[in-house]
Amino acid sequence: MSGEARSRYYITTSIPYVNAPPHIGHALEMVQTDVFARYHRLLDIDTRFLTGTDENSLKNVQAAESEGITTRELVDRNAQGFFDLLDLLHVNNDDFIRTAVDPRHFAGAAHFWKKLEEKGDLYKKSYEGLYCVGCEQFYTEAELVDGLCPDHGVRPDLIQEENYFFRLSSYQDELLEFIDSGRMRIIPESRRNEVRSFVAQGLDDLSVSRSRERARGWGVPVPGDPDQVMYVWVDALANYITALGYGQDDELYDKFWVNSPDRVHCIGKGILRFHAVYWPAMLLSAGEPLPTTVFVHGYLTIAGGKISKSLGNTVDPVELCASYGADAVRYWLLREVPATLDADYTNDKLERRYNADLANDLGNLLNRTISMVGRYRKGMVPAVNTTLDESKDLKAIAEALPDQLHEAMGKNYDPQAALAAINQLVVRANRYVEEMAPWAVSKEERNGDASATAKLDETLSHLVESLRITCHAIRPFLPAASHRMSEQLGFELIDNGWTNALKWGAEPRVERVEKAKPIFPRIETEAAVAE
RNA sequence: GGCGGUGUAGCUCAGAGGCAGAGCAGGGGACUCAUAAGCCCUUGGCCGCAGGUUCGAGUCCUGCCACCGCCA
Repeated sequence: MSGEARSRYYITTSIPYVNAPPHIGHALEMVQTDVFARYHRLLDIDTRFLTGTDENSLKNVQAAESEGITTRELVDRNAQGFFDLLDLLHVNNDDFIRTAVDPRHFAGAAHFWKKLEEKGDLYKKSYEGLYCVGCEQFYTEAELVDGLCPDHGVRPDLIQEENYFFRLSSYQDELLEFIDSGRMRIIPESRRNEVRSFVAQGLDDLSVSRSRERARGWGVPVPGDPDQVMYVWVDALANYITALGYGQDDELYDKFWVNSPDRVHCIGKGILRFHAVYWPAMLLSAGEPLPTTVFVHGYLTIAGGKISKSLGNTVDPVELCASYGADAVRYWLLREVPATLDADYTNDKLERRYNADLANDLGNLLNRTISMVGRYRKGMVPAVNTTLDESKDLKAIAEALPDQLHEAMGKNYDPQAALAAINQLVVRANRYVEEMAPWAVSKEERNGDASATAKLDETLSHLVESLRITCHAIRPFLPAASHRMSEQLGFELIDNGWTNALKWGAEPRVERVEKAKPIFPRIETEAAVAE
């Protein structure tokens, strides 16, 4: 370890409402964030990955009432579902915050509020508006469809009460500067443009509290005003810093927020404005640094339809993991879903993608290679140079991979491109097997052809080396499969030196392989989960 | 209503003045190391519609249609 401080990387998921169990869209965000976090950890960057649950919503109060249980009971039960899903998906988060339960969150949110107040950005005003509890936001008449909430199709409540307002309107110019300069990067560009035009046409002040009465006492109390609780979005957004001990533990907060070169929020397109306008404006008011990157993913549909509990077409990610395993689910989410666009899920698509890329291409390549090394060389992997044209071609593809990986992941936040690049190497290696036809060369060798020995050695060593690199390359995406691969290739994955391990010929080389056993068994039957 | 995006093979998409492409799915073949996988060959096209510019238009221009996003 060098004496110099390692670079840092802080990434968060959005924190979902817990009024219902998690669906596959939550799984997408968890897995995407996990992959970015794992990638940066493997680069030896000091990484912190936060996720959690948003529990202070009025929705939860209402859901609990309709179930006849306390709000606390409801959020406890449902938060557990999100917590458990992380493990099932092999998501390696460092922290999990619950906004209705964690004392650090209440303390931090109160501190944040006081900062806005000290800045003079909060004022009280009587307000009347149409409020959709499902959305937790006010609508104007014009925004409604036939008088109903466009998202939920329910009639919004007419609310009149005194609320605190935040002077969002003061921050238009500063926000534009952050967006235009790229100091706050919004991915993809189309979302950045949306935010920009929204900010550019002028901002209204924002209602940031609710009457305690209407909130049934649920939520984070407004400091110094027992009749009001914070608007759920204010405390929810603050989770990204309260989890770091904002206002209480300066060391962690300074390390991963103030002094981290990357502060990344991974969110869905529906909550872009909260993350790229309201949250940064409040941070400006509080005098704290803004996120450096807001990564916006799309939505998943199920068999062509919107995910909807009432339609009964939710795909339970817990069931998916049980049916297919975390690797298959992760692979589909990362390889087939364009990171920032919508995509449609069906079991058939997952099965096809899994069979084609993982079982047939990668799994079979590993299996046939290890089998041949066992059969022709008793498991010992020869160490030889690259002399044949086919080998040179294979090696060139493998040597191009690290740059493609870094371009896709570090720069473009594009796991799909990264996995496509890895698959290119696998496909080339399978073709290499056919070109070299080791079974035929082995026959020549047995017939006493001396040149055949060198050719077979080179073939097997180049296949194993390609697989060793592939094994490392898939680590952020498919950690469990990477581990299984490394076992069969006879080496141990370690936490450091990943960048070097991706290079052709990196030490330690694979000297002896273990027994071949399929790491991605083909899916032969269609599990009827989404049909 | 305003701004923006998309429309190309059954499916997912690339191509942005010069012979219409890739992957998957479908069909055929040779092979045997392998998970009946892999490899090779191959069927499949009103490039949304109509007009225009050009020697030449998925590509540029105009209009229209459809879908999507953001805003009102």
